[in-house]
Amino acid sequence: MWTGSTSGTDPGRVPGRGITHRVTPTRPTLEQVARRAGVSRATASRVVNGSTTVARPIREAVHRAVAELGYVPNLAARTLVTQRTGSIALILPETPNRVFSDDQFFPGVVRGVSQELEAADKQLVLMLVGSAAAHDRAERYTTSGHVDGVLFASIHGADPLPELLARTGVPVVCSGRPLGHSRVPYVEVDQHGGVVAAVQHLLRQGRRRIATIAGPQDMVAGLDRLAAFRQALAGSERRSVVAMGDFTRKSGETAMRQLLEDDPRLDAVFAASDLMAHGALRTLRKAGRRVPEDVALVGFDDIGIAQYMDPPLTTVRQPIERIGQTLARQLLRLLAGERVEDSVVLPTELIVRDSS
Amino acid sequence: MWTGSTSGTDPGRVPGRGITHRVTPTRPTLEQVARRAGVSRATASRVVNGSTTVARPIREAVHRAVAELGYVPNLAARTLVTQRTGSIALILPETPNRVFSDDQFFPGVVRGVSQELEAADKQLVLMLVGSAAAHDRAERYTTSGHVDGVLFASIHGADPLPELLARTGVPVVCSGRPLGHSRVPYVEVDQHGGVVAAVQHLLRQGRRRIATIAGPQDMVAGLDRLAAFRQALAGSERRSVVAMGDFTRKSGETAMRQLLEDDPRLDAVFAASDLMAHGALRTLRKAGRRVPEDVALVGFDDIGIAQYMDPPLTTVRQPIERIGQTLARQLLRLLAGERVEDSVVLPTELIVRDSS
DNA sequence: GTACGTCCTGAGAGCGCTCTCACAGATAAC
DNA sequence: GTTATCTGTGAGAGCGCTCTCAGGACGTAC
Repeated sequence: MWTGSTSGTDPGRVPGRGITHRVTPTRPTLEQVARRAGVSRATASRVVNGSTTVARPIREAVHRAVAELGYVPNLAARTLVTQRTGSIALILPETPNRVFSDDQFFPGVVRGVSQELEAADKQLVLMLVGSAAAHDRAERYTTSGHVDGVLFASIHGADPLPELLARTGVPVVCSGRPLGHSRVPYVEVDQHGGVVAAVQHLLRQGRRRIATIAGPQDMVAGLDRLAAFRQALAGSERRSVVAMGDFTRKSGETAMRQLLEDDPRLDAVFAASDLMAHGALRTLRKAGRRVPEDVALVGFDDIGIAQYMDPPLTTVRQPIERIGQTLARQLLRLLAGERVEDSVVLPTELIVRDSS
Repeated sequence: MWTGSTSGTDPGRVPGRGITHRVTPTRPTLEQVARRAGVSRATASRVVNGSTTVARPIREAVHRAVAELGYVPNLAARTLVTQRTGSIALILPETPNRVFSDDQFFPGVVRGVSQELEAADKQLVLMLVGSAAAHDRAERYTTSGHVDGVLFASIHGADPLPELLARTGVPVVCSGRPLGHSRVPYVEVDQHGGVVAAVQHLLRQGRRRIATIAGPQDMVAGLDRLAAFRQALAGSERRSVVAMGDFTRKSGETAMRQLLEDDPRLDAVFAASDLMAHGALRTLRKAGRRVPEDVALVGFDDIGIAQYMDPPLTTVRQPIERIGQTLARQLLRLLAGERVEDSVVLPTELIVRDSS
C-alpha cells in the first residue's frame, strides 16, 4: 500500500501545519542562501534574478550558496509580488466533432505551443473546455490573474471570451480568425489558397462534377473552406454539389452517401478534412466507385493517416505544429510588451498523392 | 496593431510597479471583502473557504460582499501559505515513436486526466518531455513544489524521476508498470489478457503460422505484449516469427516486409499497435496478400482508424481515456491522504472486425 | 578640505492569504 | 453567584519573495 500522507517518521516534516500532505524537507529559502553567502536577501535576490549590478565576487558567492543548498525560487512567493505567474493557458474547445484525440489538429497545436513555451520557460496549463461549466471555470480562471496569457486553439461560434479577456488586459492570441468583429490577434492558415489549389488541381485533371463535403459552419475553418470552394468553382462551368459534415469520419461517410444520391455522376470530391475524406472513401468503396478512376478525392489537413489511406490521399497540408508555435510566439511577444500583427497567415500546400 | 502593454489611458493601472504588462483593474482582496461585509479578514477567509463555524447572517454578508466585488482568491497568496498549488503535472515523454499527436494514446490519456481534474477543480500542467533538457526542466519543476502531484503517461526505459519524486514526498502515479523495482503506484492495462485473447482468436480460426510485430522493448507495453504473445503460443504447435517495430506506421510497414521474407507462408500477424497494423496492411497489400483471406491481421489499441481501415481491423481495445481518468483519480486520492492500491489493472477487450 | 556623483548593498515594507491563539459573550453546571 | 464549557470572532504573525529607498564607500572636481 501506498499513501500520499506524511509518514510519521519523516525527518523533514513541517510541524503543526494543518494537513500537510507533503513531506517537506524544508526547501531552502532565499534568506538561507543569503545568510550562507554572507549577503542580504536583497542582494541574493538580485543575483538569482540575474542583475548585473552586483560585484563579481559576491555574485559568485551567492551562486555557490544556491548550488550548495539546491535552492529553487518559490514561484508562489514570486508571483505574489510580481503579479506574473509564468504560466500560459491553452484553451481547447472540446466539441463533439473536433475532438481532442481524434483528428490530430489539437494535439499538433499543443505540441507546437509546448515546444515554444518550453523554450521560454513558461508553463503550459491545458484547459479542455467541453461543457458550459468548464467554460465558466476557464473564464474565471483566466480572468483572475492565474495565468499571464491565454491561447485559444480554435474557437467555435462567436465565443466572447477572447474579446473579454483582451479587454480585461489579459494578452490573448487565437488560432483561426475569431467570428464577429474582434480585435484579438490571431494566427490562421491560408484556407483559401489551399482550397483553390485543390480545386484547380481537380479541374486540371478534367473533372467536371466536383462535389464538396463541408465542415461545420460555426467554425471558421468550415466556413472559409466552403466559401473558397464555391469561389474557386464560380468561374467554371462545372457543376458542384455540397453536403454538410462536421469534420468527423462518420459525417464524411454520411455526407458522401448524400452526395452520391444527389449526383450519381460526380467525378470528384473535396472534403474539408482528411477525416471526412477517410469516411467518404469508405462510402465510395462500398458504392463500388474506384478512387481515383471514377471519383477523385481530395482532403484537407494532411494528418498522419492521409498517406496511409488506400489510395494515399491527396490533401491540403496545413502546418499544424507551426500554428501552435506561432500562437505561442505571438503571445510571448505580447507578454514582452512588443507589438504584434493583427493576424499571421501560415501557408498551406497541396500534397498530391494517388487519390486524385 | 495590438500590444500587450498597458495603454496610457487605462484607469486601473497599478502605479510605480516596474514593468506590469497587465492592465490590473486592481482586483479586490480579501481585506476589501471583509471591510465591506463588516467583519475581519479571518472571518471572510473562513467563509470563502467554506467553514461552517461562521454564523449564518455573517456568512451571508460575506457572500454578498464577494459577489458584489467580484472577488476571486489570489492563488499565489494562498499557495504561499498552504503549500498547495492546486495544479497537477502530467508528464508525457515525447519519443520519436510514440509521438504526442500520431497514435491517439497520449491525447486520449490527456482527455481522461483533464476530465477528472476538472471535476476536482485542479489545474492540469502539461509537460511534453522530448529532450534531455526538457527532462531536466520537468524534474526541477516537479521536485520544487510547483505542483501538488505528478502523473506520468507511460515512462520509457527506467526513468528514475517517478521514484525520485515519490521519495521526495511528491505524490506520483504512473501509467504502465514502471520498469525496475519501484514502489510508485501505477495504472495499467491487461496487456496479457488482451494479447492472449487475440492469439486464441487466431488459433481458433485455424491459423498456423502466426507472426508478430512487436513494440519497442524499452517500453512496458512493448515488452508485455511480446511476452504475452510468446506465452500464448508456447503450448501450441504453431510456428511463430517476430519482427521488431516501434509502434509507428512506418515501422509496421518495414517489419511486415521482414516478416514476409522470413516466412512467406505466414497466415496471421499480430501487431502490437494499430498504427503498426496499419503499416503492415499496406505492405501486405503491396505484396498481393489478401486480408483476411491469405493473412489475418490483428492490432492493439483500437484507435479511431481501426474501424475505418480496409478491411476494418480486428484489434484489442484498451480503454485509453479511462486510463487517464484512473490515473487522475488515484492521484487525487493520494492528495487527499487516502491509501491507494499499488496498481490498478484495467480490462482490455478483443474487438473482432473483418481483418481476421 | 568640502561638495557632488556614482556605484553597490542592506533594511524593510508589503504582496494577499491562512491559521493559530486569545478572548468576548453566551450557556451550562454547581 | 461563581466557575467551567462552548462558540464564534478578531488580532496578528508569517509564508518567501521583490523592489524601493536610504546610505556607505569611493572617486572626482572644485
